[in-house]
Amino acid sequence: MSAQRDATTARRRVPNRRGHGERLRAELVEAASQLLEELDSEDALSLRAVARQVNVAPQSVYLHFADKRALLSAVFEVRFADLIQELESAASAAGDRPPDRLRAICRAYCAYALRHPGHYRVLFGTRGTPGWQLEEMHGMTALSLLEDAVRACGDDEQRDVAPVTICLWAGLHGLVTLRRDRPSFPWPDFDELVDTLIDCHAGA
Amino acid sequence: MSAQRDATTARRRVPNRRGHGERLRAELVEAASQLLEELDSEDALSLRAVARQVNVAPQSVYLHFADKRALLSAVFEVRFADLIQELESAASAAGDRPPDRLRAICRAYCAYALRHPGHYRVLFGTRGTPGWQLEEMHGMTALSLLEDAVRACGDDEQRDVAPVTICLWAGLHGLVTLRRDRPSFPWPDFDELVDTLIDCHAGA
DNA sequence: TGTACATCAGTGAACGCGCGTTCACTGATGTAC
DNA sequence: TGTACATCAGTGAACGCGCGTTCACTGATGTAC
Repeated sequence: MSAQRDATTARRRVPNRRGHGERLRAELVEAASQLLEELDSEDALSLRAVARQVNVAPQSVYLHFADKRALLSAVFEVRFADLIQELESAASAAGDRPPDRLRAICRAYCAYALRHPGHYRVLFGTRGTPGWQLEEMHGMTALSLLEDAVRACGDDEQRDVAPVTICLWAGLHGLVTLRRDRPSFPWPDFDELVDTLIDCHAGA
Repeated sequence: MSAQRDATTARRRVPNRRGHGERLRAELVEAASQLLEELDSEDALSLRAVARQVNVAPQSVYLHFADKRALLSAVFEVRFADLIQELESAASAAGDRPPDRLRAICRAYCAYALRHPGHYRVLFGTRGTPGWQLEEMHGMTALSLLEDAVRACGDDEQRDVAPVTICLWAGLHGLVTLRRDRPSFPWPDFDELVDTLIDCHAGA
């Protein structure tokens, strides 16, 4: 059984109803997401593999995306929305104590990254495309969520927490990417590492 | 002028002298390194491009490397040795005060990563190959250098600095990779970020 | 000193593959009259 | 109610490309006798 689309077994797809062509778009984005989870690298994703996954001819991708990069942008958009939503709901579920809130955000961030390593790679792992302002906007949203939580943990509402927030973000990013890419390193318990990191950046 | 090897202009390579075939091996590793610096991703490196760079037939790569992965391993080896050497010489140039030593190591680490983003990607940026114990050995060397420096900054020689060292490493890794991959983020001064990071992990 | 042979450092030619992308086409569904 | 037409959601067939890898070969250099 080949991974290729096999014309003798894979029957032709039943077209979407008139007026519902957009459904294919969503299917393509989900298929690309799924493949990116399995694939180890963004480069390894091929447009033809995505089409195969959806049981559609390769050219059909061009009905909805100008090229491969546009498809990846769409994945980026959708998955970043997921991440931010998870961070926000973790934050609001954590109650009012600032340290709890910060910890909840950090843990949710790591949980997302470890649960969806391929998606996380799309979000933060690749050279940003010049001209994509998108990623900055989303990135800023996530970062200011973190920044507010860090500020709330300190005494001084006015102090500049930007550098320490960036360092904390970098720490989280470093932990999850190294954990993903160096699985045979003798990792201690991950939650404790995250706690250590938080303690380092926002007191105890 | 094509990037391809052009038989009409690129004259045939003069073979190495008998007994000096190993020279090609070193040339291939250097060519691969150089291409990796230009290329944005490890996947994008092709064995044929490496051969072209050295002005050799593609098959000649197989005289020295079993396959593409073996070539990348060799690059990994050589470049990791570079990094460790730079860290060690930075440490010994820093004098005896532990905080100076720690700062010197961290700065040298970042300097290497920012100066050689492509090499750094090979060292720490990709899923480690199962069975490569190599990378762990090198990684441990670098990490224990850092760990000793962190320990020396504290009062208690016996305390377990492993978690905080890993967090510091992750922070450095996160800073340099995000800095590389998100160049349009409004980055503050990088050295100050590194200082902030060190202060967070090893007191002031 | 000459010559047969072995070895070394490569090359020539080709293989099959999956890729991104283009162009012209199809067949079902809805709409105007 | 019937029919011509437009639109929509795709497909068929093909393009040229660079890739990793294999096999048989070459031509210069050294070595044994």
